[in-house]
Amino acid sequence: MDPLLSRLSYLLGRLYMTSLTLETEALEDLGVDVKQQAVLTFLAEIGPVTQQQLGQRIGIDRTTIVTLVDGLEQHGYVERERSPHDRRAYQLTLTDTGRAAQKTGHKRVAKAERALLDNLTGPERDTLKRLLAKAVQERSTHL
Amino acid sequence: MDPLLSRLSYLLGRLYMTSLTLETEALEDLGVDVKQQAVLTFLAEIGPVTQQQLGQRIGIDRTTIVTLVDGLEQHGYVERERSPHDRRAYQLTLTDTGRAAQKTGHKRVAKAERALLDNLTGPERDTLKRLLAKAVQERSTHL
DNA sequence: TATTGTTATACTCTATAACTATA
DNA sequence: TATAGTTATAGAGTATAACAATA
Repeated sequence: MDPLLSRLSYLLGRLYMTSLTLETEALEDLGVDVKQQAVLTFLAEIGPVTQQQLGQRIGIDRTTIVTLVDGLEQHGYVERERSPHDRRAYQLTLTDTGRAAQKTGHKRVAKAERALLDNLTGPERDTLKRLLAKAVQERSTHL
Repeated sequence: MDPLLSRLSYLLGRLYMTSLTLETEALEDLGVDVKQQAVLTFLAEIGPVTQQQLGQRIGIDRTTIVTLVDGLEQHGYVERERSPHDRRAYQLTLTDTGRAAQKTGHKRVAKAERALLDNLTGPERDTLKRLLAKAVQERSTHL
């Protein structure tokens, strides 16, 4: 019936926008937005990095990283320390509070993801996620 | 390895942004953007509507519809006619040129979609699209 | 009084340019 | 000279407010 629902980009867009809304709400009282939660997760799993390295890895401009990290620092989730190798660069490290916030946030995001796909069965959710990952991952190796 | 690739919203966002880029490029020489192509398709399949009805159906603000339709009108794809029922409203109708452009655009978009998912097999593409549609459609019936 | 289309304004998000301190 | 972080500015995209014509 609705011609839009047969359009891949429309479907992706709708679901993406809804996921942003749900995740933003889920993270609200932690004082972080979706990108900031991604940064916390990145630091928790990969370890300390400079702002520049961080931006390159998660695809955010270095000028945008600044205010993003400002917020995390104000909440005491992250500390800026001068890199021992290069005094121009900041080494970003997760505090204990930041690590706890990351874990809580991670659970909240997982819950929001389930809510987003609450009309799919468990196996369907896994399939969807697997296919999305495959489409994105192989594409990035092409570059 | 990359923690971002396990995040649903990240996968959706990456694929969505790429789809917008590919489709925008594919439609470029027709003089329409992705939203304008959606409007042409809507008019081709549903028939004449007012700007207000159009905006409500495809989720675009009525103030944004104006410039969008301006572009379509300048290309001669769409005509604004006063509604016989309500002289405040414009009835949007597709011209012959507009109908031709819609068909060409539709093929281009389909090609862009295949390119976006060129690393998935045919059945995988169908499955992905079906699951996305299910997730979006059932969600919208919940509202 | 409410609604359609329109315009102007404001607001958000992001990209660009320029500055500083280091290298 | 080039780079990390920062700041200020400009741009795209979108939402809000107000207006004229009509209901």
